[in-house]
Amino acid sequence: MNGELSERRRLILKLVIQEYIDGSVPIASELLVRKYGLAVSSATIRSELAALEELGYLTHLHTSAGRVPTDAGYRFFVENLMDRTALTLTEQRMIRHQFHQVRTELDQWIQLAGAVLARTAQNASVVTAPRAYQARFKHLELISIHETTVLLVLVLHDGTIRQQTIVCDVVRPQDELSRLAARLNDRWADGTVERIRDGVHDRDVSDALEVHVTDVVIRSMEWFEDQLNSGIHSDGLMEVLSQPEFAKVARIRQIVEILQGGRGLGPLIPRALASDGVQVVIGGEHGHDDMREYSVVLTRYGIDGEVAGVVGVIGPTRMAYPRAISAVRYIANIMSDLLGVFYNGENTRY
Amino acid sequence: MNGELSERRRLILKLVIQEYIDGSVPIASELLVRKYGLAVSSATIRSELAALEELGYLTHLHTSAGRVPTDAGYRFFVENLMDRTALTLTEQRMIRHQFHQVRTELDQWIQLAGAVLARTAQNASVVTAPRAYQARFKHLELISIHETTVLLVLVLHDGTIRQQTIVCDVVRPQDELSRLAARLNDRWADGTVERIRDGVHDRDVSDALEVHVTDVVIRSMEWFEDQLNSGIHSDGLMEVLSQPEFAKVARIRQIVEILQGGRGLGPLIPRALASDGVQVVIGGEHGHDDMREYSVVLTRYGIDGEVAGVVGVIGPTRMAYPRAISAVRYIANIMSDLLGVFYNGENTRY
DNA sequence: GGTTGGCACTCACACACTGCAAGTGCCAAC
DNA sequence: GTTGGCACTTGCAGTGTGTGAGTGCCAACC
Repeated sequence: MNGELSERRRLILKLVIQEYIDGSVPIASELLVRKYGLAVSSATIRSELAALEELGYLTHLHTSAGRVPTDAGYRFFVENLMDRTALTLTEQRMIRHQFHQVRTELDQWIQLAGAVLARTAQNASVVTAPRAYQARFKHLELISIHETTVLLVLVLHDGTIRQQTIVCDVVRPQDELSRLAARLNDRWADGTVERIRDGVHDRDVSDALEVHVTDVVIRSMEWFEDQLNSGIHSDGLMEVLSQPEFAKVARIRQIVEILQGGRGLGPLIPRALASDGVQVVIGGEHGHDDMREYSVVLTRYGIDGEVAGVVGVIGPTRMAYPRAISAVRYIANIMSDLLGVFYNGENTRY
Repeated sequence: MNGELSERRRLILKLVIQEYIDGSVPIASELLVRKYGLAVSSATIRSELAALEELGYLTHLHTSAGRVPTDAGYRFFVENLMDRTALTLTEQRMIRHQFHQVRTELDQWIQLAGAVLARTAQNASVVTAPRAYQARFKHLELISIHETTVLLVLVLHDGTIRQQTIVCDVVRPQDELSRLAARLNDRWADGTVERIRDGVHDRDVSDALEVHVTDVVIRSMEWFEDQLNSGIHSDGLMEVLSQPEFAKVARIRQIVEILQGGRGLGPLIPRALASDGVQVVIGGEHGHDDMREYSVVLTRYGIDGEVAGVVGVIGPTRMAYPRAISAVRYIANIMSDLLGVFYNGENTRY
């Protein structure tokens, strides 16, 4: 995959792709010679370009148009050619600063990660909330809202919070609710759904509210486990629309649909959760027709064996891969660190 | 505002606007005569149209184009001409059914309201979460997550939940945390920010964690009151893009920016919160240049004096006002009912 | 064999031109 | 006040054309 190409061809391919990525205009032989002061004439470049086209790395739309990378070309670029850059220190500092300012709230991390990623990579971003691999009960609280209305707040082991309202048949004073909550917290501490479910059969519960609470908790936890792949937050529609690919209305509709519906994006999440490192899926590699003109750069973040989520960038195949990859990697590290604080209480103190 | 126009002119204006709303094509005199079998000739209609144009209710883009309503025309239509329809019973039943299925979770109501509204009115929708007029403390919980890491869950009177992580300098066992939480819950029950803030000065608190928790709670509640107008959820981008107005890319950008940034939308929320009934703001009436080509139909929902939010529809000025208004009104009623259950424990039981 | 200049060839794109269809505005007649 | 007739305006779709960018090929050269 590597020795196949002569040094010169590798260089030319790299230049073509880099130029195309930042100009979005098909690249001509003439331009390469002029702009990079190559020591050969444009005719030579033309024959090299023709060879690269023969190998499947480039195409052109019509005879008199410059070259454009194919999916295979981008793939080769990502794998073998591109410079592995990082974000500048200034950028890193600015990003860290922003995260520092919202340090305490999980939802805001997610939102911020999406916003920063979109701005940094100039494309749309995708973020899923960190999820434990398995729902584990942490805490529940029953709060009397108004006479027979009770608010159930369920905290899971990974910090997920779910709220539900329950309407009782009789008025329950707050201290009765608190006692029930304390009993259940004690009984279910760190329990999985299975354990809680099994516990129901082992004892004979007569209190209607307790039965109902148990039911709601079990259903919430089951629902949680079902939803592991969903809940994709996306941001940066405006940023991705600034890419020249979206000069046509049909194209805009397409990306909006992908981002909102999550169609075509869904299958990538479990894959990213299951792999290490940054995943890059380019155009046709999706095997999904709607995604043929889009690339996705995704990676997992979180704490091994405990909790994980996914952050990524989506945009046209003509994407600034080096930058997208470093941005995604950097944000994923930040998110992992933040979760580390949450889980293990490292670093920061008040 | 009403007696100014002859019966015939009112009819013609109404027909023009209705036709234009559902066809989005400028309306010709000929068409009106043919389609509605009017008893006069097209020349007569033409002179009436010219008169309506003179009065400022219609325009045309060039000599040989049909008539198009002006903002004033739409305004007159909404105020005096349109049929006050309601959603069909079938639609109402379907919508109620959907809400019934997610009855227990607040976030889902909001999301569903947005989705339903967008689909029903074929435009973008705007929903804000229900907020109490003033933040009132309801309950807080301190949960030991891991050694020195503590999760603070704050429940406000209107059901809003905020979570924050706190890192202590020393390890705090759960039962110590629970005792502290119980003490604070007792002390702050139903308190406003002012009361909590004043309480701080009245006593001498030495425990570092207690100081920190107090600080976080106060800041959260202040932040909450600051944020009353923000937190605008929007949905239905896809629906609004299906309107023919968005055949041009520039126009799409505009609506995306309005929906995401909330620019131009912000000022409307407090206005809607402060008024009764459905508010309709048409095009230039916004007094905001970016909004000159958009109309917004908004209304408050909630419980008087307790808690309120806003639901609405936004789309091009050529909007199906009767339908948008009835959809908004219907959804607002449903949301109010749901909140009623939450606050007063009416209706439903398990 | 690789490299080069020269040149014919191919398209996309911008531009102007044209004819057509849709509608209006006006007017004289009723 | 209403009507038919007619001139006039304008958008729009279709067509033709010139231009510029860039390739592919080839014969000559090193």
